[in-house]
Amino acid sequence: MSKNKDVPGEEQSGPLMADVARLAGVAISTVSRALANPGRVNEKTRAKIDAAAKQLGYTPNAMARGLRVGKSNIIMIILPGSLHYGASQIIPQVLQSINKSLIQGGHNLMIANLDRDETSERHILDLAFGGTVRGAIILSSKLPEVDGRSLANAGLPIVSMLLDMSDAGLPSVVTNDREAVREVTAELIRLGHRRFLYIAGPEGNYHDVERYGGVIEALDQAGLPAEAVSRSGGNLDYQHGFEIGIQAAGDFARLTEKPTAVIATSDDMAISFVSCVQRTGLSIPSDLSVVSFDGSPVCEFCSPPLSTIEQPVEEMGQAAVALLLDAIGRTEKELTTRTVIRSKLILRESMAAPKS
Amino acid sequence: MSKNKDVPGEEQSGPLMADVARLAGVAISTVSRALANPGRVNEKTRAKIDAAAKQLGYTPNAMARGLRVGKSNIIMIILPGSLHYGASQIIPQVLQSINKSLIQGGHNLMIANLDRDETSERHILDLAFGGTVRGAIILSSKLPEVDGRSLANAGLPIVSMLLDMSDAGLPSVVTNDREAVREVTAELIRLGHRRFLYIAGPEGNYHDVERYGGVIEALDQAGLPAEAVSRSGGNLDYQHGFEIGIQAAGDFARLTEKPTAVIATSDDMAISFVSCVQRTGLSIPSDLSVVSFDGSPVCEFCSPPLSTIEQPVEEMGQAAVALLLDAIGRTEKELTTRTVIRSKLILRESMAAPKS
DNA sequence: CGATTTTTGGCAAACGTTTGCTATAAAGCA
DNA sequence: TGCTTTATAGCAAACGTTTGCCAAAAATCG
Repeated sequence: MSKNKDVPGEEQSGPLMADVARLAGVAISTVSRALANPGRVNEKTRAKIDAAAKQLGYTPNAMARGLRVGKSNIIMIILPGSLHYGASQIIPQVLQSINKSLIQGGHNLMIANLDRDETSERHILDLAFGGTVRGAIILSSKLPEVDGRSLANAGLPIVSMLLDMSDAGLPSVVTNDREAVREVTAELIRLGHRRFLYIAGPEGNYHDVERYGGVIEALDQAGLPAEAVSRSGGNLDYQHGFEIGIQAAGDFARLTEKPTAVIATSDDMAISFVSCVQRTGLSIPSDLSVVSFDGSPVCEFCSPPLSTIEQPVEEMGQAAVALLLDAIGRTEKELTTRTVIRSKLILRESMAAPKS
Repeated sequence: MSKNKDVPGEEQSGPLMADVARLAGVAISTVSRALANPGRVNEKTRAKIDAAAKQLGYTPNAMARGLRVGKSNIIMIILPGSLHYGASQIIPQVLQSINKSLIQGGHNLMIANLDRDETSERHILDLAFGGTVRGAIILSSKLPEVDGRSLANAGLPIVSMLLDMSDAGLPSVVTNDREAVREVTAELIRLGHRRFLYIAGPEGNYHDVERYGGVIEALDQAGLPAEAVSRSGGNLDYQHGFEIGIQAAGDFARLTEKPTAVIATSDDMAISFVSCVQRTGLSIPSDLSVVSFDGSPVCEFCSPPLSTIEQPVEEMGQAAVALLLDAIGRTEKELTTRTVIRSKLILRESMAAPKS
């Protein structure tokens, strides 16, 4: 009850609501209402209580409150594997943006990294079913699920980000991958390019499907055949962008009919690809145009500066949080929406008309 | 008590320990002991209880447990400002490493980003004093403190990482900044360099003091005067590495006696510096050697590939978690330690002997 | 076979809040 | 003034665990 227990070795437990109540000369329940409810308590009493709380340095115990009201204010973010990529800041930016938005609404962000192992999944499910978290933002296409329990049945609001999972019933915030790639491909065609190399992420992945689809659509619209584009990559995850780019450089070297433009699905791929290809004596953009996806700041300082499609990560994070908080607020079944935020092409020297 | 409340609109609350007990035909307390304590309950009963729990998909409520035992299993990480830098993956790597280590010990990671504003600080203090978190890892030199409450008095174990705060009584995990820079400077001197440009982070910052100190020590040991090195930067945070590098390129252009080697205190700085300086016609490393700090993967793909001092982030994270968990385990006052993990110089083409 | 020790299971009291309900005080009205 | 209505404060029961303590049962021993 009192600030310091009698037992000297005890854990420091801090002042309790009871202490505040005693100091202010009111009942505990009044303190509770004064600190939370708006108009439920007389202004004078409230002032007295506020003063007492401040004097004692009182901080309400989050777990006790959480237990009582049956909710926490913690949101977890489920990430696909690694947090760190080659040079991309996508994930950190997402975290930053989400955390910022969450804190404004009085929520907290917990990281629940989704490695491929069962331990991790079980961990995430414990968080969900154990009432630790109130909602989830997921950046992976795979919902954790292990022996009977699935995140889908945890009764938690979930929103997907970066990947469109509205088919699976999750409200999703994505960028216009397909359209953006279509447009940049069209631009390359307009510049005179007729043969392309597409550097893929993991095959079948949402981003890959969309972005490659964008390329094909652009070719189609220009009356070019689908064979105008060669594919490289497809077996590694986006986290291994540098390796993918290196492999792609190898693939490029082996092609008999050389493409004059390269569309990489991540900046990391483009960076290592360019590095390798320049070493073989090729010059960019005169021999080869390059454009990639993500909008990593470092692209500006590459030689030559790389054109890139910037993902609106900040806005996507905000939107995801807004959606989630909204779903938490309402009691009805959340309606599955799909929010698209347009990405932005940043044109730099790596794109030019082909030589001949 | 039962899986679904009678009231239809109620929150889904999941099976309770009481449900498991009923199904297994034992008392609640026995279930609790069966699931947690090792040898306190008969093997046969335990099996029965485990089966019942599995059948119901029971997950213990973390807040109830936390309230009862007076501890949470959440660790917060306090970051200095932005999560995303230019191309550096230091912070993401730290997060990843810490999260991984924590999960192994059954803990969770919560992000508590330390912006410079009071809201953020109050938030962090609420987390600490409200019993939400059990410990903290801090990557900032500034302990949150606002109207009376200070993180230092929260009774929480705290360990500092990257920055040495053992003076302030915090166990710290750092790398050998000073020594590493001293050695690389010595190497540059050995190569024949006699005039240097040092690109600084925020002045007075631990890293800056240490790294600059390393340069001076090396000069001293070689019998060179401290004037052999010019300083650039000092007013911006490490997050703005690219800008610092650009400014440094401007400073460099204005120097009458040109240095032949540049020591940048982050890869970001080196990258933008190199980019700018190359545009003025200078060639690296023949005109100018460059080395920087961090070990960003992207350095390998710069032209020329950049030498960099790799921070052992993974190990530092592990060490920090080990220290923290240790402090949580013991009841005695934590002893302030300083753990140094050696960084590793990665030599690449950006360093060579000066021309003349 | 009775007495003593050890194992095992159950009761009930915490943990620190919130909140439904009730009691009191204040205010409005005739 | 006496009655009804409204604002305000307090009591006590939750929330779902863990755990000290005691009782019953089982095992050990003389």
